[in-house]
Amino acid sequence: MDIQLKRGLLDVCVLAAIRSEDSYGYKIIKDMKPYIELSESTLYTILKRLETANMLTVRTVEHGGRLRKYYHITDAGQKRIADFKEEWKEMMSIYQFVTKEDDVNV
Amino acid sequence: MDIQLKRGLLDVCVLAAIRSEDSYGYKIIKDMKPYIELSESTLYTILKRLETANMLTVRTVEHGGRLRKYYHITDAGQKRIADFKEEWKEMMSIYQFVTKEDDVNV
DNA sequence: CAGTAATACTTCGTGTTACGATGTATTACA
DNA sequence: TGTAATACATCGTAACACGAAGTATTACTG
Repeated sequence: MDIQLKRGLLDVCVLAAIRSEDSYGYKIIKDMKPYIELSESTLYTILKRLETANMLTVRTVEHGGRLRKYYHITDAGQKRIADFKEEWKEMMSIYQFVTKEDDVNV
Repeated sequence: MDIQLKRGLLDVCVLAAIRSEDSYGYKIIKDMKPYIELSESTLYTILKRLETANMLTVRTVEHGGRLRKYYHITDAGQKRIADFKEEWKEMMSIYQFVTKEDDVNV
């Protein structure tokens, strides 16, 4: 899949992955895999970006001797998803523009 | 509208704008405006990129004392649009993932 | 006729971003 | 003992959109 095309979806996808339940890096990648594949370096960049934007909070938990960072979505993060739904309507209209056939004067 | 979100659409939108009829820079911007707004610098960058990718050809025409560059879509350009339609299906599945409610065990 | 808007294309610099490469450290399994 | 899986982190890079600024002509407007 075209990198450019999925760019706008990544942030919102990560938020969606932690929406119903707090999650951590490795699990987020696994959960998203069927829909979008992204590398670890990309994910951690995104998580840091979303944290800076106050769309999620982080909590470090020890799990089997290893540290895990659990990410929790905030209200701002929920709002981001809601806003995305609105933006998607614009996306649909653009899609129509791109795919409409030449039926100018049928 | 989020810049990232429209990134993947821009190239294909420009191709769509010249699909039915050869067009030139200023006109392309005007035609796209109701759907997507983009600056001149962005458009000319895209046009050059699409030309390098052999998705369009250029022809310079004098028009009222001024030079105009008319852009013509190639077969590769047409194919790009067709491929986009396929990619859109993936986009839709990602959209589903993002917007699906928590109806795990309704 | 001077001034301004519109048309039309070009170049430069910058900030954002996705990602490959690489590294560290632990647990689990063969 | 070695390798895979888990888990997170950092660095450098290339692609990209865009604002700013520039050049040059035509069209209009007071």
